[in-house]
Amino acid sequence: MTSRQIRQQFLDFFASKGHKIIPSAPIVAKNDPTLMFVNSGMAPLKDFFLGNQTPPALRIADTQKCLRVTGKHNDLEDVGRDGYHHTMFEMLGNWSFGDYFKREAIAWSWELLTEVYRLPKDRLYVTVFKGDAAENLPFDEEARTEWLKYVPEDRILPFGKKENFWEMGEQGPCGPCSEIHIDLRSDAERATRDGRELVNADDPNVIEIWNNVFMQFNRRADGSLEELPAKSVDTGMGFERLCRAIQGTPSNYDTDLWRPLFDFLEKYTGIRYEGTYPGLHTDWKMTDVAMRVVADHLRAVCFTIADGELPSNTGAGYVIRRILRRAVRYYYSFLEQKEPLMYRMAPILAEEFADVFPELKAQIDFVVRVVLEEEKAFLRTLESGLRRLESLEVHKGILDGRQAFELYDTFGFPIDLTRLIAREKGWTVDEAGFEKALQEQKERSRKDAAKTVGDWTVLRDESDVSFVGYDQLEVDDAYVLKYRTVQVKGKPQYHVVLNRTPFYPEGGGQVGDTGWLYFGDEKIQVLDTKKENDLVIHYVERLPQNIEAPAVRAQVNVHRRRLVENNHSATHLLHAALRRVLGQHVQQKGSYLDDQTLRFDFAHFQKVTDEELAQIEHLVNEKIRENIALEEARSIPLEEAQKAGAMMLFGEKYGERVRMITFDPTYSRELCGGCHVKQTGRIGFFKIVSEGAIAAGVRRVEALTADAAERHVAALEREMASIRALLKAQEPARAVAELQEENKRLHKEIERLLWQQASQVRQQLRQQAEQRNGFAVVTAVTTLSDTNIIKTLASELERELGTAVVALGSISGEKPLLTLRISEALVSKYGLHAGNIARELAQKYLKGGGGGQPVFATAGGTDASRLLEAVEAVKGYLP
RNA sequence: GGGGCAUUGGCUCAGUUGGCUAGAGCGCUGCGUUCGCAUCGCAGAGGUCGCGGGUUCGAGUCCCGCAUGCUCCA
Repeated sequence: MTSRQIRQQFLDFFASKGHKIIPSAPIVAKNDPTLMFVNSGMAPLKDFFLGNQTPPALRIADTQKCLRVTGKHNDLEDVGRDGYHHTMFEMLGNWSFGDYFKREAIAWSWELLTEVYRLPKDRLYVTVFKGDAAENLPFDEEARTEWLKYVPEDRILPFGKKENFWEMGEQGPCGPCSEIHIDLRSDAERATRDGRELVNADDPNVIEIWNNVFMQFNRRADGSLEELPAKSVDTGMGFERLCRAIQGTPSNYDTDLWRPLFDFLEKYTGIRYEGTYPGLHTDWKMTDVAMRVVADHLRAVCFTIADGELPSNTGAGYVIRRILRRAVRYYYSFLEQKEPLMYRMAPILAEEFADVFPELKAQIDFVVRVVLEEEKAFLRTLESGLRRLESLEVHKGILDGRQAFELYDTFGFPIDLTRLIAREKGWTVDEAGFEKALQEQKERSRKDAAKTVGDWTVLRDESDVSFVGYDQLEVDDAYVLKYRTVQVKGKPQYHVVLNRTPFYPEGGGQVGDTGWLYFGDEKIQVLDTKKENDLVIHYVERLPQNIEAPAVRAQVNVHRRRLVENNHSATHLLHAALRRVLGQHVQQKGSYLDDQTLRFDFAHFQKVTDEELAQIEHLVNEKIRENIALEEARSIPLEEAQKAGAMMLFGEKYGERVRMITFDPTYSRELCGGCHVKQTGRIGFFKIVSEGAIAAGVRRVEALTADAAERHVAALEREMASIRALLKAQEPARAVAELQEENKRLHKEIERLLWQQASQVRQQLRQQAEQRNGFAVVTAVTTLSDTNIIKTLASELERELGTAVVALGSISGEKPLLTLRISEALVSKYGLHAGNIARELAQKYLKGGGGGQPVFATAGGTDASRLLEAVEAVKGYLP
């Protein structure tokens, strides 16, 4: 059975049991501050369990893209070393929201595994929750009873809270779970040891494949548990493991899911993949580990980029960069590949997953480009790190830990490569010193990030929060549901949640609203509005006295909101214009808009030319002048919007019902939750102010609308007018070019004259030279002022006179300058030192200081009155 | 969000504790060598040392701020 069939059968099976099949949510977690990436099938459905949103159906099932880089048994550094850990993986899941419970969940999981997939029953074990006295939780008798219908008693194993009780967080839904484990050992091994002993014992061949969570309790803030009225089921089955179990391969990596990637690697590198593992095979190959790392990380990187998260130096983007770089490190060190490689593999992956996750194939050119650039950048970093490492001074064969850390921390050179090279050179690395520096760095960051989130004070326990800001900018009958204080760097922030609000929370690139809340006579400023798990949070300047006021008036800053709307609608018009002018490959990669400006990032591979920009700007302005009326479909089924041709974004999670914003059905139609003008005419005027690159394959356009655009143009005109006035020219550009030319010519002319003057002075001084003890001495105060010329003059004189001492005084501005040159021969013969002489003279006569080399020195000061004396005094130092 | 590092001709980089006339290689221009090209030789152009303050007699070099890039950590 192929992996495609296995996946499809899962979905078909649950569809036949009345489940609605939903597409995978994007792998990048948005809207959830506690999570960067979706790490389980359940994560995108959290709001349904918390009651913040209604699920599209009571029974749903899907395969979800997941990414795990940290966790108790899954450190990024371990991936590739064994056969069952991955960064990116698929999780199959079926859910019941207050619908079926243990009986059906258990029956169906057994049916699917044994009858559809035909896994041997005698290799399956199940676990149930054995209860916990301290928590006052009973043995999960119900699950055991259900299992007894299919599984003999001795294969139903009880486990405690750690393995078999699941909680979403410190509060909220939780409950016992029941896992299905499979014993994949050979018959011979099975004969020697009972599989029951190996369940939950970290044996690579006796593994959990399916977890069924039965949510039946709610954990309250005080830690107590209450029985939920509507009980739910949440299940998750690791797809890669399931494929391994069904296909009977020695590890996940030997299934057909990975074969095409290994085929490519074998062909490209000429190294055979042998499927060995450290710890399992005595003759294991590092090349095998490296190939698994590359193949695994490729999947993580490609799918995440396709979902809109680009490699960067911060946040989720940084995690992606780290994963990609780990892969590069492995192929660079162990597969002997010194050129970009993974970008060639991305299309293979896209083809493999074209039917399940089409978003990758749809954007493959873009993904390839980004991966290539990122690989190139890191290979450059490696090269320069190597050079730096080569030039380090190493004492007693121990590479200083701080130096190793500096290479890593400042120059991004991986510590394991440092170790590898150190070993080749016969050095050891001071690991303790490295570790200490790393811990210090972590401590610094943690300390900074420290913010204490106070508990919510709940005034009314209602979960129904409504946003009315599309239609109203003011409500006068709201009340506070809850509030809290958050300490950020010692400064308090106050958060307030209302039952109804006209305030738009930051999202979809649009800034949050500001405005005011009136608690009776008390007026509180709203500084910002943000969303957390579908909860609208008002950031206020302070908490009111009367926070329990029954009727709070909430008023959005209307003027600001209107400007934001202008920019948001203009962004839609711009998006459509870009696609018309540049082509359909233009995909939104991000946007930001507030009351001042708008920014729009999109996939495009070349610079947008000035002509194209002009065309785009013109098209948008044309649409503004057409004064198109907004068509808003506030809640229509997703399929209907798709049929209508609405633009959807990759990496965006859409619900069952969506909001569709149209400005002329033949021009712009997007799914969007933001705020818009009623007529495009309101935008007034659209002006692009900049275009540039922000990442590989991503361009950014910044533009202004309405008053801001007008002000911008007016400022440009004023500036132009003043330039024209100054130049008194019709063609300022040409006039400036001519001026620059002229200026350059004059500069050269002045320099030429100065040198001419200097050369006259030189001839004069040469004649004035005194002879003593077989060398020439020149002492003089000149009227030259350019220090460079004087320095040159001194050295030329010295050269012309053969063996000589040249001491020149000059005045630059108000300040005296002494330049002293002594021939090398005199320096070595008499031990003269120009620097020391200059310093002493400057201190004595000039109220200053000086210094330099034995043969050449300069000195200066603040008092020029005794300059001549100083120059003459040089003679006192000479033999 | 918090650290570290970097920013010097078109490109890649040197520039010791502040003081030799800001350099090197590649590239560019011209001339020569050559039937021509590559090569080689000679000559030359090209730099507000990221920006703004400060310390100093003197700052590419030290201090502060800003910008941009790289990098590590959260």
